[in-house]
Amino acid sequence: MAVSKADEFTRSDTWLADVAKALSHPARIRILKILTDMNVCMCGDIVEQLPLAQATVSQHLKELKRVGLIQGEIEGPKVCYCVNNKTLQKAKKELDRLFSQVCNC
Amino acid sequence: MAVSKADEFTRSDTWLADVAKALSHPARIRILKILTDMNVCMCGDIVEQLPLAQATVSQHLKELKRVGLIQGEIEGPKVCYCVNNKTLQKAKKELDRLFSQVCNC
DNA sequence: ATTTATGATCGTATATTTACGATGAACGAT
DNA sequence: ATCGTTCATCGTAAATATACGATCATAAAT
Repeated sequence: MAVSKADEFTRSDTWLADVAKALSHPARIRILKILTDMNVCMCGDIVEQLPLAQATVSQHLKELKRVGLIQGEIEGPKVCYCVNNKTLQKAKKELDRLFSQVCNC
Repeated sequence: MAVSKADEFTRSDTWLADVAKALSHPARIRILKILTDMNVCMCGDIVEQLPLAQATVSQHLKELKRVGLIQGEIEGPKVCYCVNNKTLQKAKKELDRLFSQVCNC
């Protein structure tokens, strides 16, 4: 962001912008879909399905976790990731609210 | 983005990510709301309502224009901005589709 | 205890984003 | 023709984002 003035905006707008940022890379959109489609959801499974290195996928997972769209649970040496319905629902609700304000939808 | 591999994702995911990127700053969310609320929609009006310099607001407007969420029409020395309902509708539709895939909403 | 598998983190290079002052371009008014 | 208004663009600084190889940490298995 660089010298961000994000603080001078409302909490609501900042949160929505933050969620949008988490969705602002195709890899992260794919990851959400992959986590939904698969029963098992280890990082390695995701890496296999993306044209990205493990370290990069891990970074994208971290970004999705940051805003709470997904969560990871440690299971031995593995980490089982899954989407966080609660946050996704809130995100959908807030996005709906935004669009109802700015769009004749 | 840096050494982006965005090309290796689907057009649909890339477009949605791009829209999300346009929404990923609170100033741009505010701008969409301001454009909806006001009848007149000159750049200067927006600058007045944001804690940002004119050059910065102009940059944010450019980003929103890039993905087609808004459009600007030159009226003499002024530029009249307004939201683009067509693109907003498409964005809402695609976001709804994403959430219906990844969330129990 | 060593090895293996898994995934996070570190370090790093490059690109992009954000922000602003300064300048430029276009138009209306004088 | 000059001036004022409006807004885009340029130049630039600093912060973030993206990507990857290498390494570290953890836990199961041998």
